[in-house]
Parts: sequence; C-alpha cells; structure tokens
Amino acid sequence: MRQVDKDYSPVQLEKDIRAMWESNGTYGKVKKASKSGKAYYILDGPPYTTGSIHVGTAWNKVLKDCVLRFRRMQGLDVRDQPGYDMHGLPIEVKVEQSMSIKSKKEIEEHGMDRFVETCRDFAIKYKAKMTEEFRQLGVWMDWDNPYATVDPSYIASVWWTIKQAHDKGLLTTDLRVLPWCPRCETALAEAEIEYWDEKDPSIYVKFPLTDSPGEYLLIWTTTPWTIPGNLAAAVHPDFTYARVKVKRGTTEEVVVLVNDRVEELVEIASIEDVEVLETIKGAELVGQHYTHPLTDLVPYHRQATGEWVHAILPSETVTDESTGVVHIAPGHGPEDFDIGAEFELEPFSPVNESGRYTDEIGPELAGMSVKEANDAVMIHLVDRGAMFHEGSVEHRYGHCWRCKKPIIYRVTEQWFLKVTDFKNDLVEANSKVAWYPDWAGSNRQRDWIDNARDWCISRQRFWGTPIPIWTCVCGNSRVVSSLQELREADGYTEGMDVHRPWIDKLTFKCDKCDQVMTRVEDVLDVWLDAGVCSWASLGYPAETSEFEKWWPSEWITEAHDQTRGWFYSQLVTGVLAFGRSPFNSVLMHGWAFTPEGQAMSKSDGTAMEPINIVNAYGADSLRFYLMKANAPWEDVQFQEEGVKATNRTLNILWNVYKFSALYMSIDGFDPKSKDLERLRESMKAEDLWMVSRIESLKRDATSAMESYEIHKAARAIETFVLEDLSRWYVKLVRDRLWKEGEDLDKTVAFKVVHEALSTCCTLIAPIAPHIAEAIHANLDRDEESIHMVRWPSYNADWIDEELDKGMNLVREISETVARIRQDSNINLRWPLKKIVVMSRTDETHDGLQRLKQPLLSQSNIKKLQMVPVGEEWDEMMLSVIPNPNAIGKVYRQWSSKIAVLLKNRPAKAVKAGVDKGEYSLGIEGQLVKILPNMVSFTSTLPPDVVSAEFSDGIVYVDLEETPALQAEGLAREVIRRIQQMRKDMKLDVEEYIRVEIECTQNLTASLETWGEHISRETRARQMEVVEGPKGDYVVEWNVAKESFVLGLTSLKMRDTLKIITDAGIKMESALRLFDDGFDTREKLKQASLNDIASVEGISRTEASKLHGILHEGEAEAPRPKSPQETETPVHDVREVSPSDTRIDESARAQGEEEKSTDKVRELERSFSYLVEEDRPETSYKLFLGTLQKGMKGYCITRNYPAKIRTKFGIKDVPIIWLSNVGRDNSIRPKDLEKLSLSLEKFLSQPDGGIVLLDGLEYLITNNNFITVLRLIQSLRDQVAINQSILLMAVNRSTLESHQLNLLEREVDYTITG
RNA sequence: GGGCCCAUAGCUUAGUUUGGCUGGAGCGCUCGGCUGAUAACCGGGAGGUCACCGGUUCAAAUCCGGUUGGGCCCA
Repeated sequence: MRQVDKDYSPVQLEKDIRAMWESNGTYGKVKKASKSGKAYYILDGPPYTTGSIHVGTAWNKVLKDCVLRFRRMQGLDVRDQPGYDMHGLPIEVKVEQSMSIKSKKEIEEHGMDRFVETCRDFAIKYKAKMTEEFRQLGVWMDWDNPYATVDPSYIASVWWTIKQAHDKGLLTTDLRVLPWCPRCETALAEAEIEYWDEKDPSIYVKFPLTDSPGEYLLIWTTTPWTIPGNLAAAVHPDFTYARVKVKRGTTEEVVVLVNDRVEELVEIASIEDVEVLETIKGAELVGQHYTHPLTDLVPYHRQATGEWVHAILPSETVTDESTGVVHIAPGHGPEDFDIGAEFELEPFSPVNESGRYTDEIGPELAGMSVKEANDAVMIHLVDRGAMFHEGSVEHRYGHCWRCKKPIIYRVTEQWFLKVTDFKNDLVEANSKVAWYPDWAGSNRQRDWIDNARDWCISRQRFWGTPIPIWTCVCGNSRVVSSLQELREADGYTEGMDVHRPWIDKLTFKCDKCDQVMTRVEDVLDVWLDAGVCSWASLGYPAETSEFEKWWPSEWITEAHDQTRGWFYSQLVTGVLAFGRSPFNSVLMHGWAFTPEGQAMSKSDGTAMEPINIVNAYGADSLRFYLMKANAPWEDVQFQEEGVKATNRTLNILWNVYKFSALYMSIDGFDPKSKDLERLRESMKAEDLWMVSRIESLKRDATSAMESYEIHKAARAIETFVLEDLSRWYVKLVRDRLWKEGEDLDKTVAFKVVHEALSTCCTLIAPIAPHIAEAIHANLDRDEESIHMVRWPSYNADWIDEELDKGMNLVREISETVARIRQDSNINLRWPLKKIVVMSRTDETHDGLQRLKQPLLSQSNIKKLQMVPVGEEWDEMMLSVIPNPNAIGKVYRQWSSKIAVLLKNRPAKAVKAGVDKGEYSLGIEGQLVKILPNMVSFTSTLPPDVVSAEFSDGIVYVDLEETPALQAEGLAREVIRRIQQMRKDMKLDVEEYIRVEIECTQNLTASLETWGEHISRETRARQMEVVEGPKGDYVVEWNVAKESFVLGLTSLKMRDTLKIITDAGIKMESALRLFDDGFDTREKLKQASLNDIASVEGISRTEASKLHGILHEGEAEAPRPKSPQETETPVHDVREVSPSDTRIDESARAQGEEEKSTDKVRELERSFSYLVEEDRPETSYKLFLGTLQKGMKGYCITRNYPAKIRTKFGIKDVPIIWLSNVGRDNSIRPKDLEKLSLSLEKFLSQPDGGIVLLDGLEYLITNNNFITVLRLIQSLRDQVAINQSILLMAVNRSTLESHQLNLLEREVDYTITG
C-alpha cells in the first residue's frame, strides 16, 4: 500500500479515474469479465434529445448505472445499451422556432427536406451533448453503440410491428373526433395535452321546442363556436327536470332545465321571478324536437335529416351540472361523437386543419378561426333572441403540449391500433410483470390499462417514422415491413433516407388494379418508436441472434409519468407482436423537484443542471445523494445542501482510508498475507464487533439492493462509515495502529480496517464508482478494478448480535461519561479513577463485562466496577429515615428511641431485613419489629462521585483526583503540546526530536514516571529538564494551572534512517548505528563494512547491502531532491489554488512586473491591492478617492462601524463589521463563508464596485491562514472578472513574514502606507 | 370529478408493513471539545399539535373513516 497525501478533491479525482478507465479500457474489461454469466438485459428508456440533462434525467441514468454495476458485480452478463428518442413534434417545434417558421404551410414552402435535415441535425447534436453529460456522471453504458430511433434499421423494426398489427386485423382507419392542435395542424394523443385554467365564455342558449311555442330547452356551453355544429341535446333519463316560468324585466318565458339547478340559475341570470310549472323525468323529454337557433345561418341544418336530428336524446353520461341538458355536436367532442354514432347523427365538423370554419358553415361564418367565431356566434345568438345568459368561467382547458395553444376537437380520419380488442391480454401480461413498488403495477398501471382506448398512431407531421402504408384508389393497401421490401418500390435508390419527404416519392404498383399506390403521408406517433425499442434496439427482425439471446428485457426503470407513456406503449407493442410484456420487471421511480417542491422547468429557470453540481461536488456525491435521499419511487426535493453533506460523508471515508493507508504503508502491511479467519483467535472484542458489523452490513446492503431499496443500502453504508468505522472503530484501535515493530494486535487491527475498507468500496461501488475505484486501487486486492470484484455474500458465522448490542451500550455510556466530563470541566486527557455501572439486566451486565477494555480506553478511565444485577452499589451511602408516625402508632413511648437506634444501625442491614418483611431491634430487653412502612431509605453518592442514567441502568463516575492520575494527565498534556509544536514545525511523522523542558516541581515529578512514555509518543530521542530551554522552536505553555516551556529541535534523522532501513535493517538497529555517530549520509558512506556490521543486531549481509546502496550511485548525477525539498509550502499553496486556471494570464503578468510600485495614487478596475500599514489610513484615503469617482463601495472592517463613519466621513457606503457581537451588520470572523457570500453578492452586481477589506490580520488570527488565503484568491478572481477593485489593509507586524509573502503574491499591487 | 402516491423539528428525513419503551438522525442554529485523519473531526443544547377532524383500542405517528394540502396520471 502507498501513502495517500492527497485530500479528497472529488472533481479532480473523478477526472483522473475516468481517464484511467479510458486508458486501461476498464469498461471493456469489466464487461468481458462477466461475459460468461447469465444474460441480463437492462433496457434503457430513451430520453428525448432536446437539451441538456436535468436532475431528473441524471437520477434516472444513475439509478440504471447503479443497478447494472450491481448486477455485473453479481456476475451477470449485463446488456447496457443506451438509447435516444429522436423523432417527434418537440424537435419540430424547436426547429420551427430556430428557422422562424410559424405554420405547417411554411414548412412545405420552405422545403420539407431542409426542415427534416435540420431536425435530424438538431437531434444528433443533443444526442452528443447528453451523452457527454451522462459520461460525466460516471454512467457506464455502451456509449459507442447506442440505439437511435432515427436509424433506418430501427425504423424498419417499427414498420414490422405495424405489419404485425395489420396481419392480426388490429390496424384500422377510422373517423374519430380527436384533440387537434390548430397551430401544429395535427391530431394529438391524450398524452400530448396539457391542462390548465383558462377564462372562457359561459353561455346559456335557448333551443325553442318545436311542439311547445314559447318554451325553450336551456343548454349551457363554454365553446360557443360549437353551436353551429349542434345536432341534438341530451338529458339524463333519471334526472328530474323542471319547466320553469322566468321573468326578467318585461320578458316572461318558459325554460326547461334540471330541477336541482333552478335556484342556481336564478342567481346567475338575475331572474326576478321564477315559477316551477311542472317537474318531469328526463325520460319524458326524450324524443321532443327543437329548432336549431342558427338554422338560417348554417345551410346544413336546413337539410339535415334523421330521427334524432335536433331532438332530445337520453344519455347516462349527462351530469347535473349547469342546466343538466347537454348540447351535442358530434363533430366537436369525443363523447358527442359516440352519442352521435349511437343515434345515427352525422359527425358534422365544419372546421379545417388550421382551425377555421369551412364553407359548409355558410357564407357568414366561413373562413373564421374558431377563436374569432366564439364572438361572432354569440352575436348571432343574441340577434336571434336565443341567448338566455352570457357570462364567463374559469376552467381547466386542454392545450397543445409543445405550442401551448388551446386545442380543439375535430373529426378526422386517422390510423388506429385497436387496443380495446386485446385489453384483457394487456391486463394479463401486466400481471406477470414484477413491479417495484408493487402498487405501481397492481393499481396504477392496471387502472390505466382498464381505461385504455384505441391508440391513434398517425400524425400529420414531418419528423417521425413514416407510416409504412401505401394505398391505392381502388381501396387496396399495402404495409411495408422491412427495408428489403422497400427496395421493390418504384423510385427507390440504395442508401436513401427513409424519412419524409424522400420516402413520399416511392410508389408501388397495385397488385389488384395495376394503378399506382402512394404512401399515406402521415408519420407515426413517437410513442410507438419508444414502444418497440426492446426489439428494435436488438435489430429484430432483420437480425435474430441478438434477439434470441436477450429478449425480453429483464429490468427497466422510468418515472411514474410513464404509466401512460413508455410502460404502456411497450406493453401494447409487446402483447401485439409477441403476446407478452417485453420486460420482466420495472422499478418505477419518482421525479426531481426544486427545493420548493415545484417541478423543475427550464423556462422558469428552476431546472438544476446536474453538471454544475458535478463540477462543484463531484459525480459521486451527487449520485450517492440521489440514491440515499429517498426511496426510488418517491419524488425527491433536490437540495444542493444534501449533496454537500454527502460530499462530507465521502470525505470521511477518504480520511479513514488516508489515515490507515499511512500506517499500513509505513509498516509494509500486506493484506493478502493475512487471513481473517486465522486471526480470529487473536481478535479483541472490538475487532470481533467490527467484523460482525461488516458482515451484517453486507447482508443488509445486499437485500436492500435486491429489492431495489437502494436508499436503504446507501444509508446503511453511510451509517457504517460514519458511526461504526470512523467515529468508533478507528478511534478504538488508533493506538494499536501505530505501535512500532512486529505486533499481533496491530496486524489484527490492520486486517480488520482493511476488511472494512474493502467491504465499503465493494458495496459502494455501484453508487459511487469513482471513489470506490480510487481506494480500491490502493488496497492491494486481486482485481484490477473494483467493478470486477464479485458482490460479497455474508458470513453469518461472524455476526454476533449480542456483541453489537453490547457495543451500543459502550458507546452510550462513553457519551454519558463525556457529558459528565463536560459538565465537570475535565477534559478527556485526564484519566478518571473509576466507573461503576449498575445495570438492570444480565444481558447488559455481561455485554459490558466483555467490552470492558474499549469502554475504559474510550472514556480514559482506570477501572470498571460492575454491580451485580439486582444489587445496589455497596459504596452508595444508604441511610435510614424512620417514619415516626408509623412507629409511634405501634410503639408509642419508644418511638423516639427507636428512631435514634435505627439511624445508628447499618442501613444496609435494616434494609435487608425490611426487604424480607421485617427487621428486629432489641430495645430495653424487648424485641421490636420494624415493618416496611416504618422506615424509608435514601442513598447518597460518595464524595466526588457523579451519577447519570443510561438506557439500562445507572453509571457512577468517580471524579476523585489522585497524584498518580494527575501525573498521567499532565503527561498527556505535555505530549499534546509537543505534538502541536511538531506540527507547527512541519516535521515528518517519522522524524526524531530533542526536547528541552523547563517546569515546576510538580511536573518534574510526573516526568519521572511518564518521561519514557512521552518520549516514545513524541519520537523524542532526548528529553531533558533544563533552565531556559533552547531549540529550533521554543514555546511557553499554560495548561491546567501549570506553566512550562518546551524547546524542540529536529534531529534530522529521517532521511539517513531511511537509507539504513531500506537496506532491510531493523529500526532498532538503525538507531544504534545512528547513535554510534553514523548520523549523516556522508558519515555512513565513510563507514567501513566492519563498522556497520559490528553494530548489535545488524547482520553481515545487511551491512553489505547497506554498503552497496551507499556506494551504488557514485558515478551518477546528484541524487534527486526529496519531495520535501522540491515542494516548498509556497509552491504547494499555489498548486492547490483553483484560481490559477481562471485568472487572466496577461493581466497577472503585468501585475507581477509592477508589483513593487509604491506610488499608487489611483486604483484601477479589475485589480487587487494590498496596503501594508500600521493604522488603516492610506487604504481609506484610496477607498474614498475611488468612491468620489462614482464607484460603489463596500467596507469590511474590524473597527466599530459608527466610528469609521465619523472618522472618514463615509455616509452611504455599507459597512460590515467583523465582530463576534452578532448584530445585523456584523459577520463573525470565523464565518468566512458568510463573508465570502456577502462579498460575492456585492461584486456580482452590474457595475461592480470597490471592496475595502480592513482587518485581514483579524481574519487570519481567527482562522487557518490557508483558508483566508483561499478566500482572497477567490475574491481576487471575482474582482478581475467583474471589473471591480479589491483593497485590503493589513498590519505587517501582526503577521509572519512568510504569510505576508504569500499575501503579496496574490495581489496585483502592494502599497506601503 | 376519478385512480394511485405523499404529509413527522426551520430544511431533508427514520420509524408506519406487524399499534406498546422517553418519536430517532443529518443539515442549519447555538454552546463547547478535540488536535499526527486536521482545508478535518467530535460532543452538549434549543427546536415536534407526528397536516387536520373523528373512530377503534388499556394503548395510535402507526389501524379505520373523513377533511385539507402536495405530486403523477386520467376525466
């Protein structure tokens, strides 16, 4: 294993991993590795190629990727071809917009070929864009070989399917009333209609009853333009209707409507007087005739004949809304059409494709669009006295899916799949599909199928799969089912595009009459394209081998809107062509919403671009978040915060890995050489516990993945990483990990940590493939890629639920102790004397006994005492409280004496007696019985003991300090300070030091006991108590009322020692050699072989090897510099700075040149300045000067704002106060994020502005310097981009010179104030 | 209007199948700690009408009925 020196920076890491996959051909190898497995066909539901992917699309693909990686790890041979849905109206509409085309007619004028070619280019462009975005999500699908619905072979598969329908008699043309978009001039499927509220006329029209002069049937409609098409009126036979005499002004008339609505009508139509003349059943009205109010206007009504023309019909579909009399226009509504058919009414539909009245309607109205017609018709109705009441209404109305124009209904001839003929087969096929969740299929999909209607598959458009039907005037028709068959057509040229308009030119000779057959000029509904993809993507029926291997698909997943879409269209085509569902199982997933719970929409700007998220937090964080946020079938409210939090989880996993890799690599640990089972005997309780957790995690994650409860798997892994591994196990074994030399405890811990990490990587691989791969690469496992690792089975033998419960108690008690420490102000470094646990159950008692060590070590307690279950802790001070009332009643004169005696007896004995029923006491020769009611007991804690409850009992913590404990605590404090100093000195972990210490008598005493321990922990080879310590770094400390001075000196042994140990010499011996004076490379080189070999513990062979190494490179160039020498901290910082790539290089170069210029009088836009001065004066002068030029200003200062305002006369400039006070205008110096946000907001306003940041040193003392530097880098870049100015004031004397240096490097000019 | 799904802390959510301990987490807020995993990490605290109403029951976030609000689909 190698050490890991990088922090987790997902964006770069993922880039590297993907590049590695690319160059190693990992994807291909992984696929190959499972080639021999069982075939598993995952079918990608093709996304529509109209734009960038949104979070929902990303979620969908990640879900698929997750499952297919999982299945592959299970050894299945997974088919993972992606697909794209590339035909259809949405693309046509986009292209129309881009070509400024407004109608269908214009397309034809423009040239259909050009239009279709543009559509194709558009689709191909977005296919490429989306593919790139999917790749960036780390989705492993066969991107080089996607299926596309525009490919000729794909189109042929669709044709074949149509042919199947034709052969089975399920393809038909029919006159139907269909939703129609007058703008797009095409029929719409139900799925293509969007509903929303719209204001429309609401009119009540009088139809004069032929046989009752002065009496009118009252109908209601919101579409006046349909009145000319009216042919009948319908009533519900069972409703009660009323003949009502109404009076308005001078008018009195009789109208007929449903009885229940009379009152409502009175209100709406401002009727002054009303009288119900008669109530009758609807059935009694049936058969009466009326005169169409527009008979004079519309010639059709004068000639229409038929029993039910202009008559009252019975219909069960009538509701008691408005008047309860429904106006029937068979050419303008689907239900009207059905009723019309039943009563032999013609579907009179005087409206053309673009929604205008035809000549049939009569000269007055012909040519009008239906929208205009609304008003015209109303005027005509008023003129003829037929308008009873005119109002308006807000109601849901259908609109075209892409152009958002209101739809109309008109009669057209269309091609249909007669789905209603095989509805039962659909239900049957659906019931055999495994749905996740179950209700998605058994309820939702089932309901949809139950209500299925015949499927209108023809569209009067251009960019789609051409309908493969040629017809002849003689009535004959021919359905082409393959490209081969198309070759027989006249006009066919090899390799021609089979789209419109080219295919329109192909003709066949009719086999019945020898005339020319021409193609039906429609294209097919795009849902049909998607519906056949399970075999079209396999090239079936032109090719059969792939089909035989894979079909039907094993698993699909799409969102819940596909109930009516792809789930349905696939079921229909599958049953139609093969009599079964083309998929075996479905996971129905949810939708992604904005944090406010709204659907993400591009036009509202609420769509989140997943790629931005990926660029900020990495694909793994996004993926993990999406997988864990919710159950797949529930909608997710996408929160960027959630991704950020997930990033943190992965960071912790990375840290665990980084930390363990450090020690494993130093130690040269080889995981393969150790076997978990063999180490079992040597395991401590915590190791057994960890392995138990690993195995139960495998178990739980597997069962969750199997049932597509991916969120449960993800959450289980997350909990394991955070709670069990990072926060607990690593803490428990930390000391063991860095013991030196051979040590079984250490080896066991290494192995267990390694096992935990391996397991995490494996289980997380489907969800977060990059980080899993990165860690895996350094775990020394057999497989080249984590994605080739077989999904693990768990070993129940290791799972120990009791141990797990016990460990939970240990954690709970540790937390309890920590709380007590916090309350008592004793930090964890100070050992405590004793903890006493009184548990209620044996289970707890035994469990804790077994886990005594981890409990004590984690809480830093010296001793654990378990109180047997059912007993009190014997050190509790029990005392008796006599109850004088009860005693007095029985023993009267003795009662006060008894009370005294009782108090003096051992309380335990009294209690024991009373618990058994009574306690006997001798008084004045008499035996007195003390009964339970005569006494009560209290127990008090011994001094220095604190108690607290836990879930199964009570813990007592003894806080008493003893000199020994104190010494140990102090020693730990000293260790901690030395470590801090080592860190400040940036010493290598393996470097040795010399420590000089000056301290009190008290501390000197602890050093006597603990000196050796301190030396070992801090790698001090020498430690001395002196007066006035010296060293590379000297610091005075004040800790726990002690004050001491430490001086540290690096012994600079590391490099030399490394040379020695690299020769295979043990560290122990190496140190001896070192102590013998051979402490530099030069001295070692001068040493003879004998000098070396004479040191104890060094063999002759080792000595000669070392000698060889030392003299090996003699003739060669100087040795390469160690990484530490080449990478100065400064360089390091520059390297990690993300700003380097963004900054305008020329501007920077210019800035570099003039950096030393001191005489800056005017500040320039896009530059950053650092003013070095003791008091902020020059900086404010420059700031004010710039403000006077009209630039907006923003001042951040550590000084009191009011003071600044008066001192410098700044009135309107916003001032933010760096302070811990927490007022509205203040920002805490530690809250850099808030500061950065507020600055960002200011800088990004239109004209930019100048920022004065006064008090840099305050930020630096309150934060990590590097963090502040990063903030400045980012500000500097924003300033450059936004044409703003950054002015920072700093007091030189408060900073170290290297810090100042770094600051100066970041700005364009440094000014000395 | 109908079908299916959902509603728990400021936000995201576990628990609901099979009624039972003090309704758990994370983020945010706040107070503190740790310091060779550290551009990390950990702990304490505040914060809940379990959407609302009614019912069943010894006991309801959980079961039943209804209402309100949200989502998808349909009319």
